[in-house]
Amino acid sequence: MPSAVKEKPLPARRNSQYNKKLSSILKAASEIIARHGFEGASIRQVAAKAGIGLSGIYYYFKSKDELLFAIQENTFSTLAESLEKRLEAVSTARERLKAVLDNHFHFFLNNMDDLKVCVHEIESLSGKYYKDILKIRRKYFGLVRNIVAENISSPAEFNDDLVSLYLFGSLNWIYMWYDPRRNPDMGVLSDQLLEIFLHGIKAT
Amino acid sequence: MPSAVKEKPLPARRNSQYNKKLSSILKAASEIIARHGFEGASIRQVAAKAGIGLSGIYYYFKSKDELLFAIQENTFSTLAESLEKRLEAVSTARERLKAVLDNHFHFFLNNMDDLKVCVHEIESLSGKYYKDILKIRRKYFGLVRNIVAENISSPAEFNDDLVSLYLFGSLNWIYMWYDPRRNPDMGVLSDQLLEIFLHGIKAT
DNA sequence: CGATAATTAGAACGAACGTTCGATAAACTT
DNA sequence: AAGTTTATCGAACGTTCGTTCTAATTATCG
Repeated sequence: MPSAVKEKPLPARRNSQYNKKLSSILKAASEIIARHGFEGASIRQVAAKAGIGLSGIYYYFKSKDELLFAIQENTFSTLAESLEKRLEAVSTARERLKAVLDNHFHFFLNNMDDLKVCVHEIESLSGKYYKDILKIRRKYFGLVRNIVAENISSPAEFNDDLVSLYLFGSLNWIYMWYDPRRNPDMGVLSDQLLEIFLHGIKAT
Repeated sequence: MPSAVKEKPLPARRNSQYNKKLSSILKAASEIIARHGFEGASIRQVAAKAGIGLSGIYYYFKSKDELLFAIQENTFSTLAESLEKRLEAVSTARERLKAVLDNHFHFFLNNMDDLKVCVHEIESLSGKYYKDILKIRRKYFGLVRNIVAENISSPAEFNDDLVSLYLFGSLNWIYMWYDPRRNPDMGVLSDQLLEIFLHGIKAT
């Protein structure tokens, strides 16, 4: 007879206080990790910024790794979801690629720390955490790659995989230099980069 | 009277053994830091890989920070020097931009760990180390930006600063995905990326 | 109110870190 | 061969880290 372990019913976590605190920890962790890197960030710093005790963190997350995983999963899911919503409103190949760029640029502007952590700390994950995030990334990448493919006029010359990787490079690098006070609006950047990838800087 | 401190004459470091060991430490450090990140890499790991005792590292470098600085300075100086040599052999704007891409791709292929450390661990430096590396990077960036500017046909539409940053994004991202066993030769990538930035994926 | 669960706080753990120090060996100079 | 520099080593220091444990507090609800 299987031991009749009493099933612990998931606590009613509609409790808004719980989710508020959880979100504030995620936000604090993003800031600290974005500034110091994952290995350089300490749970103590995160706890202090979130206004909680050190051990309090472990009530919400079972380890530092899980905390990083939660940031990346949360951020990447939101990014993908946001893109799919944008794609519903457009039809042409160019518009769809434009939606990819707009989505990425605007999401970045509103979630700089989160996106930096996602771009910069992929390899800080390991085991199941790494695999699960990789799966999400792959799905997002495939979505973008198909849209890139629609926009390639000579598939013999340009492979959609590689072109997508070049594009992701340009997109993922912006956290290294973009400063809203010195640089143009994200809309301008999005237009420019789209035009470059479609027609280059030599086109009329 | 100023105290007549005996000037320690720099030891004759033409000694090839010394430089051999120093290089092997730099190489080991690049590998470890590329794999674990700067904060995650330990001096003990570097020492083990270099075949030296833990404290032996401190005979060659005065701190972990200086070790990272040495890697970045060494790598970036070599990269810039290599580019200037390539530029002597070409004349047209297109050829000059091609030289930038060729240089970056081939240097990357032969120094993957070094370049990854340079791209990924800029912000792990601080103080004077950070400023000195920034100066080298700025010089290199300026060189590339001028070459990019030569290739822009409508300066009103495309700003050489931003285009260069997009380009650096594509270049600096390759360490995240390039696998010599699965991907085309660097020469192919260089040709492709040049064509994209000049004429786009929609050109004939 | 009283009981049960949800949440926080404080102290402590062992492990690993960067760095230092003094002793020691090897290499070079005279 | 003696003396001096160059290079290596092992042990140790103080600090910080991620994590755990137990006790205390707060909220929830019959």
